[in-house]
Amino acid sequence: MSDMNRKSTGPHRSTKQRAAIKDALVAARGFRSAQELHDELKAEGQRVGLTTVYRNLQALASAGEVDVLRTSEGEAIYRRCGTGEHHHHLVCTECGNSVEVGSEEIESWAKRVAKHHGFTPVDHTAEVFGICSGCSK
Amino acid sequence: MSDMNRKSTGPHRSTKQRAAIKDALVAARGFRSAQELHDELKAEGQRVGLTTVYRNLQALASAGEVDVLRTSEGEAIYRRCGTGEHHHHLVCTECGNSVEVGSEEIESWAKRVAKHHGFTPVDHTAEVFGICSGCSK
DNA sequence: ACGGATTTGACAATCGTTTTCAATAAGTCC
DNA sequence: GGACTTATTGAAAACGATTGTCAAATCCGT
Ligand SMILES: [Zn+2]
Ligand SMILES: [Zn+2]
Ligand SMILES: [Zn+2]
Ligand SMILES: [Zn+2]
Repeated sequence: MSDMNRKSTGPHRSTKQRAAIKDALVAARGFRSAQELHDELKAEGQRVGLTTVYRNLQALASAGEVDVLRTSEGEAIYRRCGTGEHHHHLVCTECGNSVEVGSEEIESWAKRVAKHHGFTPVDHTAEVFGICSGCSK
Repeated sequence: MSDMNRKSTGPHRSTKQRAAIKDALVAARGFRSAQELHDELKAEGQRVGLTTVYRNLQALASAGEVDVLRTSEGEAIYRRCGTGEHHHHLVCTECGNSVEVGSEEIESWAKRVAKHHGFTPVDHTAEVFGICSGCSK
């Protein structure tokens, strides 16, 4: 009952819904919006409320278990990545499939640019969007 | 050549509202959301409808006269940049001030990453967020 | 199984943005 | 200038994604 936790005050109980959401994200193997994930769960016979999908994706994201991006329309898309380490993505705009790309080149570029202009670096984005070989044929 | 095409679909009449919006963006010297710009116009005594601000920012953006980014919350922010050529940004998350950073390094990285995985490159994002020297005091 | 705290989910509310459509005003012709 | 045509404006309604509400369901330690 003490809260000597760190920044990530993760969930305390394990529920079927949370497991289903995690599984669906893993099976997706790419970026999905909350609504897409909800649709896929429904199609799969799982009954999980849309609100619950949003809440859990949120929790997973702030726990660092999933990555979040924004589409050019501003919609949040989530992905369960293979590594918890910082990385960037190559994303297919057609099917959401993506590749994780670590890049020391980008990291040093971001730091260099910030310092060169007297900024304290906080964050950076660097994602490549394209059409994957499967979708382009 | 592609720049000529973009401008052909531009607005046909010049209005006080459009001029006021452009001026406000220039004066801002950084990224602003549609609502922030609307507030600044109002504070300045200009009466421009919020809808008109949205519409003109949209038009300016698709004409290539302003750049658009998304905040981590998904809100669209706009900036009148000094150049029409492709570039990226270093943005202060406190005040919106930003620096344009051209980077052949990023361009080649994006192309290389896409090709290496069989993707047809479509677009890419690469922005650095931080606190500018003025805001970090 | 009991009981209390956590989690769920249907619904309402919110937020940024777009659409609608009647009123306004820019550009043109006289 | 004045009449005319039509792009543009703007208040309000509609919209889609996301968040808040809160009673009911569920998990879990005892
Ligand atoms: Zn694809
Ligand atoms: Zn990085
Ligand atoms: Zn600043
Ligand atoms: Zn670039």
